[in-house]
Amino acid sequence: MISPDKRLTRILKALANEHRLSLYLQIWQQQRMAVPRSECFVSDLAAKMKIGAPTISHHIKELESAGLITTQKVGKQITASADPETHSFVLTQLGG
Amino acid sequence: MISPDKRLTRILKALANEHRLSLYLQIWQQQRMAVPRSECFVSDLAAKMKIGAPTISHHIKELESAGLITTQKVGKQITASADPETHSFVLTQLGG
DNA sequence: AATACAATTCGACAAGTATCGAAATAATTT
DNA sequence: AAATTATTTCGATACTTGTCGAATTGTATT
Repeated sequence: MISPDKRLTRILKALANEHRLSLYLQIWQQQRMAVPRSECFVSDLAAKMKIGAPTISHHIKELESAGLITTQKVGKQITASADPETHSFVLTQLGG
Repeated sequence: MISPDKRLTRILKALANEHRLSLYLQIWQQQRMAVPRSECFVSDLAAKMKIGAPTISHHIKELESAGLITTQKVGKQITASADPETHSFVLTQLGG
């Protein structure tokens, strides 16, 4: 059992980068307003950014291992979902 | 005018460190539940942490320049207050 | 099976960061 | 004025991190 503060630090570290934050917010927001169950393809998000594929891969893995997102393989691409529990954990800890 | 995403990244970077997060949360929470106007002395917070004074000074400055806190000099010590606008900016941007 | 496409792994490297000790500055107390 | 206490500044150092190019793996299409 990791302490809440340790967990929160881990999550904030994952979000504290322009590109990872952008990836995460797009995943989260799309999921928020999504009509029924629209999958979020990482390659689509990546296409709009100016960083290479290896870097995207690295960033996605960091978001994942911080518990912010989960990924699923769909054909040759991967889709991502934001974990709502982690999201609300952050808001709660920050003193909402 | 800085973009909201840039601003949020800046703030999250400031929070993405165990010690800075601890400092900030103590300042924020103490201010939240404070009865009238209890000042928050940085030296008191620092006393409970196992890092040196120069490092504390550096961290406080980062929280300040990210807009998370403001500081006031009171005698030889400094007190800190959390900026509520910045706090609610974070919650809003993260999709509260 | 051969090609194409998406993603990953593997070094490598530059840039950034957390921390410290020593010295300096600021403000209070004796 | 001397001593004390809180904070800051300055370098230095070890560590972390974002990024890349090249090569690899996985999956689908032809």
